Amino acid sequence: MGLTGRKEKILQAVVDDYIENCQPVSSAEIREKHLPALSSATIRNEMAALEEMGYLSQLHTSSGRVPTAEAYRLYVERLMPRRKLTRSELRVVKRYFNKKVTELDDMLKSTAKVLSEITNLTSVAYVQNTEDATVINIKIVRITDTTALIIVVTNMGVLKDASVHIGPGVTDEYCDQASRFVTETFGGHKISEINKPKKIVKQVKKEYERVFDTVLRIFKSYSHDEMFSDIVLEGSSKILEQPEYANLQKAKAMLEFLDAKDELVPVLQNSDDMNISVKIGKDNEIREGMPECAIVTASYNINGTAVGNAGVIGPIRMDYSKVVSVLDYISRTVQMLPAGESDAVDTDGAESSDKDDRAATDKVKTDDESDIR
Amino acid sequence: MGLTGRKEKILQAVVDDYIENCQPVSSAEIREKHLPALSSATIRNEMAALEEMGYLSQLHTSSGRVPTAEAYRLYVERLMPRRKLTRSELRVVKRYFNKKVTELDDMLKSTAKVLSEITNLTSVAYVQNTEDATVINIKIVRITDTTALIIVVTNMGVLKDASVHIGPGVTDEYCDQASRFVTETFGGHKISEINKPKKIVKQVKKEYERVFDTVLRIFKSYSHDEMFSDIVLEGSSKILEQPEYANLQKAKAMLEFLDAKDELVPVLQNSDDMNISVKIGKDNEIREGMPECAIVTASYNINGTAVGNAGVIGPIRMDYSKVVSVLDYISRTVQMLPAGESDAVDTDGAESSDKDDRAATDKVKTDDESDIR
DNA sequence: TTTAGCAGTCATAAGTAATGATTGCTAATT
DNA sequence: AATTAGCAATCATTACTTATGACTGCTAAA
Repeated sequence: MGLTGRKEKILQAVVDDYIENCQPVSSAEIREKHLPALSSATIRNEMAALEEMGYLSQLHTSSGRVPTAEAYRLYVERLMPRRKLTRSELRVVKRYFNKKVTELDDMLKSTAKVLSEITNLTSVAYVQNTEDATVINIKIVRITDTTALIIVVTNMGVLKDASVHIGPGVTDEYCDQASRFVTETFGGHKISEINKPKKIVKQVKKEYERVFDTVLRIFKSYSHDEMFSDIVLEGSSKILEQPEYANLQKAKAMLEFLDAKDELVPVLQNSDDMNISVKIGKDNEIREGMPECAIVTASYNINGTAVGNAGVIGPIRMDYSKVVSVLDYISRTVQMLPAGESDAVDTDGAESSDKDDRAATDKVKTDDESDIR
Repeated sequence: MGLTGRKEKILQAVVDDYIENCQPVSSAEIREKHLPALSSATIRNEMAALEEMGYLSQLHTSSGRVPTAEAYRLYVERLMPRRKLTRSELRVVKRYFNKKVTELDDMLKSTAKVLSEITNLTSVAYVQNTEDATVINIKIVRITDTTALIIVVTNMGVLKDASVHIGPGVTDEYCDQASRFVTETFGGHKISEINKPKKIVKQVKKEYERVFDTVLRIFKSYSHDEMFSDIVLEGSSKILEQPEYANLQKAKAMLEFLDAKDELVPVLQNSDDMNISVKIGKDNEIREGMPECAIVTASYNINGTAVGNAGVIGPIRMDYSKVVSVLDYISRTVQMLPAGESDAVDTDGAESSDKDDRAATDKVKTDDESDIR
């Protein structure tokens, strides 16, 4: 005995309304705004049934009803309207992706900023495990008389570089030789492999020792535990705009959670190859003390390989419809940017439209396991 | 008729007490905890005088008294105890500065983290206006068949690098030539100079156009307005631990202020060459909507040149004694780190000691203009 | 000068009552 | 059999009132 069409309509109305107003919604309200054909009593009965089924709940006997996490999952999966971006939203996206030099780093920042600005939620963007990258080449460039810069080139692009102090008399020749030496040693290997303690043959010629150590240290800095990750957070203050965090306790919990950037990564991880993932509920995934919230993330690719994730974090009651649309659009935009360059963005495929063209979405997948207690 | 010794003692007691408890302090309390020799009535009289002089204020007739911003300034300047770091604090500092690759970037992060962890306040660290840097050399390194990396070397170190997509068939020779060309064009000039619109001779050979544009874009990204600055914030959630921001309104104002990282920079700017600066009050410096707070910053140098600032932001009632000590110690520690390297930290000159050895401080300077209005 | 003592002030907490939104249930209606 | 009107019951929220108690300022004595 699943959801009849009418129950579905009512549930959808409740969720829509609650997302908008963050107020328990009453039968009368539904009738007025969404289903004037029915009487409030009928709606009341249906709502009681929906409550029985676990989709709605009420705080006390005489309050309106509020959607449960389960209801939101259903909503995201089947009920929510699929929107296209409005003209002004598109404008914001263009503004951000047009002007900056699109180094990976800046792209992260831009992505996070746009997301936060448009959705009015806290957003995150980060580059995912670079430990899987394979070393192609290591360049060493003389900078001053005593220092050189080390550049690690991998199949995933240029990783962070670091400068070494080598001592007086650094010549271009020395750099070239050192370069060749370390490239020979590490070239073709995955970073994770190199980081395995016993792997490396410690037959280093004395004169390259310094360089060698630094290179190792660079690799180390990409290992999981060290992951002082390149994670960008934007709009953490936005969290306080959400009524569900009006309570100082909750606000604090949430902000602390966001502050611990490193520990945030696993939660954002976009489990499978789904483009967009929606996680709803308390104790999302692994994290223990995680405050009740919802996390919507999109993984994005550059040149075919998955490089990172971006997403938003907010209360369970968030405008999924908008968030998913924006995330989807931005992830497509980013993928179209030629790597390491900054030409104008010309993606389209979205036009001003506030119509509700509801449709079953096939792209979005909800995490069903995520709500277990 | 300045402050008599006794008035000073009482004021100091009030500030100390208020910093600790964040409760209006009463005459009786002062008597019990700090000056048992006097009666509460005497203290009451003195406090009335201090109020008259503008150092104390009370919320209503029958409440205890609270220090004014003026009192804090005096406190920082003359009254506060000069502490040394405790052993556990030293341990935290060492932990952070020992292990990381000390690229400027990581150093910023470490500094901010330590500061926040020890002081339990929100901390900030950033690299200051690189626009003043003079270009020494521009290196272009071939990365793949189609892209190259551009490295700008200045007297302040290596600035951000960016990759250019040049097109198929990038050779080392081409890079060398391009390198020489752009170095010739920009070498010896300040970045701010280069950024002046009309300055550049637009006689660029066709084949270097791409490189040339990218280099210009790099410089642009260091200009004041573009300043997507490399500013690191840590522990923004700490702000909510402070009772003065228990009010959601204020908390939000503060967090928004912190969120707008770019606009934060001018406020943090350490006006003159003072090592440590303390700014207290509302409408600190330029910023308009700035919430009431105090900002303590230290500028730090590497190889003799000022490279950045680090500091903490918190309520006016903060533990200045601790903050100043920590900031001073860390700034000294950082300066001892060889630039671009990561050897063990061995700074000392601080030992466990919780004694109050008060002394007039000569290093600290307060900003007297900051409280106008 | 210092101090004891007391009246006056005012924020905070606690307790009480009124309000009103909304439901569940029952009985009438379609 | 499904829908609806009507009404009593529930309970958060708000406003109002009163009590409590922490301080101070002031006066007069030490």
